[in-house]
Formats: sequence, C-alpha cells, structure tokens
Amino acid sequence: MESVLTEAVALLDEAGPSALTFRALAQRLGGGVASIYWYVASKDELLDRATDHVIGGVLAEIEAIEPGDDPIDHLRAMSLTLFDAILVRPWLGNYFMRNTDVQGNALRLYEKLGQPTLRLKLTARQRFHAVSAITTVVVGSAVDLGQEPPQEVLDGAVGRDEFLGRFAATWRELDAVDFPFVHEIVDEFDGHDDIEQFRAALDLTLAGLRLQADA
Amino acid sequence: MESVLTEAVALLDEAGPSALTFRALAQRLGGGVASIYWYVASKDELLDRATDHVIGGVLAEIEAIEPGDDPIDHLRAMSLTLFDAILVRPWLGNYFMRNTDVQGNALRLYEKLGQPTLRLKLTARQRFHAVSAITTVVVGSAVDLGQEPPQEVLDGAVGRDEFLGRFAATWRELDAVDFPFVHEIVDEFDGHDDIEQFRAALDLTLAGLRLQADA
DNA sequence: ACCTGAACACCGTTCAAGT
DNA sequence: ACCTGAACACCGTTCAAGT
Repeated sequence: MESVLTEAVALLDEAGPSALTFRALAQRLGGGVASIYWYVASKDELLDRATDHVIGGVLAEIEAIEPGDDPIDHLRAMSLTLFDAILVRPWLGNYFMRNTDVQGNALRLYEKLGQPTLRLKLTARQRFHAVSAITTVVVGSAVDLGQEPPQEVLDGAVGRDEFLGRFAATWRELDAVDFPFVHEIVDEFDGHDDIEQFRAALDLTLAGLRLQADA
Repeated sequence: MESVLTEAVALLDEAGPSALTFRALAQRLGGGVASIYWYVASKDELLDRATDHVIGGVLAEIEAIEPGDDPIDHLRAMSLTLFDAILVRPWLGNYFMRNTDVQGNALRLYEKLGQPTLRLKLTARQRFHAVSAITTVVVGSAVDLGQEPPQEVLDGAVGRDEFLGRFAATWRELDAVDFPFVHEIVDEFDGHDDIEQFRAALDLTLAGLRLQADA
C-alpha cells in the first residue's frame, strides 16, 4: 500500500498528472494492472490517498511553525507553506480536502489552519468563513498559477518571460479606449511574479479578517 | 461552428463534463467524429471555445450592471454575477481565462472587472493584484462549491443536508482536545449555505481592498 | 471547403482464475 | 490474503479517401 502511494506520487512528480495511469503504475511496481485494485477501489481514491500522503509532509511543516504573538501572522505563515506545496504539485489542489473521510491529514491541516482564528474575536460562523476563504485563496491561487504551461514552455523552447511577453504584446495592441484597464496593468502583468501575486491576494483577505476581528 | 459550440454546451449542461465526448457530440450533430476536427484542433480548444461562448452571455449581464457610486460595490455586483454563472456550470472555472487568445469574451470580462479599480486610489500593481485576487476568489469558490457531488446525492437518494450531516456527525466524534476548531465550526458547517460562504470570502477581500484604497 | 469510415494507441475497470 | 491475464467498453486523434 505504502509503495503504491509512493510510486504514484513519484509518477505524478516526474511527468505530471497525465502520466499517472494504472498501467504505468503497475509497471513501476512490477506487477499487473489489476493488482492495484486490491489496494484502491478507483482512480479517484488513488488520487485522494496520494494527496493525503503528501499532505502528511506538509502538515508536519505546518505544525513546526511557531504560533507567535499574532494569530493572523500565524495564519499567513501556514498559508504560505501550503501554497508552496501546491504550487510545486498543482494536482494537489484538485483533490485536497475533497473527501476528509480518506484524507485524515487534510482534516488535521484544516484544524491547524483554523486554530489561530480561535484567538480572534469572531463568531463561530465568521471563523468558519474565514478559514474557508483562506483555503480558497491558497488552493485557487496555487492551482491557477501552477497550471500546466503550454508544451513549448515545458520544452524550454520558450521561457516563461517570453511567454508572458507574447500575451502582453497582444494586449498592448488592444484599443486604448475599450481596454483602459488592460493597458493600465499590462506592464505589471509582463514578467510578473506568481508568488507576489498570491501574497497580495492573501494579504487582502487577511486585512479584511483583521478588520472584522478588531470591530 | 456555432452549432458545434451550442451542442457542446448543451451536452455539458445536461450530463456534465464527462458526457462531452467527440463521439457523443458527433452523434448529436448527426455526423462523423472526425468532422469536429475541421472546426477545432483538439478537445482543449473545444472547451476553450465553449467556455468563451457562454462567457459571452455572462459578459452581457455584467455590462448591464449599473456602475453606481461605489467602485467596490460595483466590483461586488459583477463578482456575484460571474460566481452564479460558474456555480451552475463548474466546468467553466477550469477553462475561464485559460487562453485569452481564443477567449475574447473572457478578456473583455476581465477588462470590465478591472475598470472599477481605476476609480480607486491604487497603484497599477495594486489594481492588477486586486483583480487577480477577486478572480481567484470567484472562480476558486465556484469550482470548489460546484464540485460534482457523489453519485448518491445526484441520484437524489441522499439530500445535500443529509450529506453534510454525515460529515458533521463524523467530525463531532473527533477528540475535542485535538480538534477544537472543528468542534467550534461543525454546527456552522452542517447545513451551511454555499452562496453565503462565497459572499463572506469575497467581502473579506473587498474589505481589504477598500482599506488599501483609503490608506 | 467540408465530411467520412476505419483504424491507432491508448484509457479505467471487471472478472474468472490462480497462489 | 494477494496477484494475474485477458477482456470489455470506452477515449482522443489521425488519415487516406470521398464530395
């Protein structure tokens, strides 16, 4: 079982989600395709369990973070750790917390993420919504930013900057009257940093949360 | 071409993303499978174009919204409209804005969403980040909340409330010392309203944004 | 310019049968 | 308890050939 998950994750890491097939996995394990069904009832369950397997590592990182004085700073630090993990493995975002019955580590991570809100002056409902909001921002940003780039970028034939630059060039050609906003931000888009973009989104949510707690 | 997209969307609406296969689509169009490849180079392109096709309708709704006095209220109104559209068709979230070259309507929607920020006292970078953050919250929430529920819920054999209730029951059995946060919010989770959850997440981001603009 | 049948190279899943 | 080969019912995509 352990080795099924380890090899599944290895396959995902090496060649992406499309490389994780029962046939490829069976070959790595040196067995038949049907054997895997003894450990797992479906591909969805395999992905749920593989997800929880790596979330176990993330949970350990998150538990190692010092709470500190400010609950919101604590939330920020944990969010960044989770974000980093999903950015490297975007497939995590599609399965994380999908089924807490099989994802025990995800549930524990959710708990950890929620604990700082207990130190804030909020209602139970506000705490529930706050943690949901943060999870959405973290997972949503990571999945979005980690989307598989086109083949040419993966090949290394075209760098990320050049890829962004091409879009920027198209945008600059748009009518300035019809697209004032796009023109306003095109220089920011060109060559922008993904992590900074996430950090900004997270900070807006956390600023809103602090306001709520201080009200 | 028009009818290819119309039928593709109909298929997606009636039976979900898994029902959109080239074979099923060809059958509805009364032609061969290979014909579709004359209009579209791949399934990804088909989904990009189908997405932009329905985003065209959403764009019209969004353009019909009165700007009003407060740019942030305007942003909120537009976000809710986009959210509603994606909640009904979660597959939109996976493709929206993925390739603005083929998604002209998505680009126009992005522009509309950005325009209110021009009325706020922000830097170009803050405007770029603000619209990215809002888009992430809207798309992330809608995709998350619209995730295909398990078969038993779709069948109607088990209601949504009962489905949530089961998880809540499991959570209530967790150790109260190890899971203080889960216990704190389990009553809120049980029978919670998805739209309210999204609204709360959006409002946190918008509150943070207002703070930034008023600084 | 538009469409087709038939094939290719895959998938996840099942099942009777083995040890 | 654990594994297997072989099949089933699908996929997206290609291509030579038709009108």
